[in-house]
Amino acid sequence: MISVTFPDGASRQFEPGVTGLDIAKNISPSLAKRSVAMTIDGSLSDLASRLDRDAKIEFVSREDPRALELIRHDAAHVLAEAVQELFPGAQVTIGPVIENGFYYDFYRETPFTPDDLPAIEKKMREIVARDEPIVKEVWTREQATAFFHAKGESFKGELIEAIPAGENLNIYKQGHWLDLCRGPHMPSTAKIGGAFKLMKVAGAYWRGDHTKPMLSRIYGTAFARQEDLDAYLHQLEEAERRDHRRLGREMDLFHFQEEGPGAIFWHAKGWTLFQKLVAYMRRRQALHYNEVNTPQVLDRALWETSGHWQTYRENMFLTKTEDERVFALKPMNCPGHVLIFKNGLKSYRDLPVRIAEFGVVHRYEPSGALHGMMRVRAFTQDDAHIFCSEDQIMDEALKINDMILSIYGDFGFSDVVVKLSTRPEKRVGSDEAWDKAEAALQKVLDELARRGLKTSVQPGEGAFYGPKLEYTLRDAIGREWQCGTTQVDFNLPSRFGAFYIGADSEKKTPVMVHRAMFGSLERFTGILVEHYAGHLPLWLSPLQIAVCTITQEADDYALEIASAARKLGLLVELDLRNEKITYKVREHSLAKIPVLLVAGKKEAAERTISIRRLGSQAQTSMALDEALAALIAEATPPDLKPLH
RNA sequence: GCCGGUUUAGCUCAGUCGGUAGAGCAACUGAUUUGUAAUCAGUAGGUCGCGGGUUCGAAUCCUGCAACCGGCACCA
Repeated sequence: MISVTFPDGASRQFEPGVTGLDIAKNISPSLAKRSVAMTIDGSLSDLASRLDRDAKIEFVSREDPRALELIRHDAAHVLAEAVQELFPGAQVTIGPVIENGFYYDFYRETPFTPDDLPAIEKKMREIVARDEPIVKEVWTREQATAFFHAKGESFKGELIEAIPAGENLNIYKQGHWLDLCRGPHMPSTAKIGGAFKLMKVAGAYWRGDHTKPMLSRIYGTAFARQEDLDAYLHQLEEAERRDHRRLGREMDLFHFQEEGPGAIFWHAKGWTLFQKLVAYMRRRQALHYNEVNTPQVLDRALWETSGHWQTYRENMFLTKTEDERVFALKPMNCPGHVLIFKNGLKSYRDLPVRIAEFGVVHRYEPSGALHGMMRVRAFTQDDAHIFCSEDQIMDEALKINDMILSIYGDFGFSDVVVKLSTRPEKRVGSDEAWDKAEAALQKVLDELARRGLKTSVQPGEGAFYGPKLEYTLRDAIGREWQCGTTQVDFNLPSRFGAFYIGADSEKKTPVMVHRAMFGSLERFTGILVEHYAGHLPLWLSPLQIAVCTITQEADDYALEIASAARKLGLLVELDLRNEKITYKVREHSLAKIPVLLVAGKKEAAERTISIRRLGSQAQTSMALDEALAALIAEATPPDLKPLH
């Protein structure tokens, strides 16, 4: 007999080989009916799994959050079954659960189009209605290979080959259809319920490798309850509403056009916002960094020295002059900064040398990668390079980290993930140097984790010259974007022959720490717009106040307000148009102007002002001087506030 | 770069079977002097993404290219 313990601490004895379903039935028929899976010693498992030894088990109902991945995984299988029923010859590959749903990749001569989705979804609902029992079988490798080979499923065949010898091959059957799958699954297709939806089709490379065939991927999502699905779809709509590309147009910040793919046309308001960010960053780093500026176009020879010509050329904009000399637009600022460091003899006493630049870089990104302001071909980095000794790396990296977090905090970002990317296969430099660099960054990462930050490690994802810490933020629809970064580089300084004189009078090669905090000013602006849903805080808003009159009789007073506010440094628009106040309120609200100051006859007589804030219907009336003082205080950038 | 989709007025979108374009909003003009998210009336606005082709005739059909959108791959 084996002993099975339940969450409440009670335990019961069963014959070895008893299934979860048997146990549930033994407890109560309703429990058996309600359960779609169980956990065995904490890990999710089929209800039909057999127990051979003592274990702690817990039954999982369909409504349990842990069942969500089962619902989605089962939905992926049903999607595959539906596709193969409707489109004979479509080959199955893999169909995992992902963050907001699931997908299944198929191989098919003609890829699926969005028009195919309704029919597939309809078929899926049929399969769910059939309530096909989902049954696991364990096959031998030969059996599985023969089966999928006979069906012409070459991709599955490849997957089977990749499974280590000696491991069981699990086959999950539902009705006449079956798939090789790790599981677990729910007992039958009806458990999926009706709260699912196919979302989109997309191409995806087999095994994520661009040298391999392109598969046709169908994305879907599924939830336990219809209201959860509805809420999710609603959330997607909301995200679309705060998409920076849409808000950028509505707020008149910038535009793109065909002639400059991946290049931003900044409008006056957008550029004001951009410059506010630059000014903010300048103040933040003024004490520790020396700001410089380096050439936009540099000779090919320089890029050969840096290694960019050999490893980065396909991403570079090249230009040839009349006399056949080849130049490149800089894709990075580092070589320029090394040259500034090299210009003049440096002593160990000078270290660390910190050189900063709001450097505009051009990168010829693949056309398919472009994405609004988040991924462009010309962008501005708040870049800096720190030339220091090896034993200064740790200290510098920690300082950078503190500054990045403090800066993100000023913008209300708390959902920051810091990722350590370690040595890639293709790299330069000695293992000892890598050990030191990674250890330093790992130490920083540990410290961050200790402080409660989300951290992770991405093995092999580092730059060829060194490991890096990547600071990522999320956009409106949950996409993660890398912003800040700290990279440790043992390579470039020596390639350029940069050195300093050590305490022993010997020439030493400095270590170079690359760092950016916003990363790309353009991307950061995009993230900000989405983060605030266009409701920029007063200090960032490129147009802070609209002074609106109710009647022309208030024009003089409104003029006085506007000029007083402008004298105080506030960005003010004066709206004296002969329009109804409701019209003006609507228009300025749509333009996302943070503060509306409304003046009518009453205000003019009393020297007060009616204040209406973006996003609120409320109006408050206040003495003019008082209102301006409050607005000035609010419009002060966070780093200039007394308590910063 | 790869797969799929899209491209018609400043914006959002109609446009049937191939017969050389339409709405709402925005803009402009006039009237309205207005109390917190749309006052009324009128006017103007388009080489239908670009280039080829088929046709008596192309926004519509075929074809090449570009940009954009969603993914993949790549990356700040």
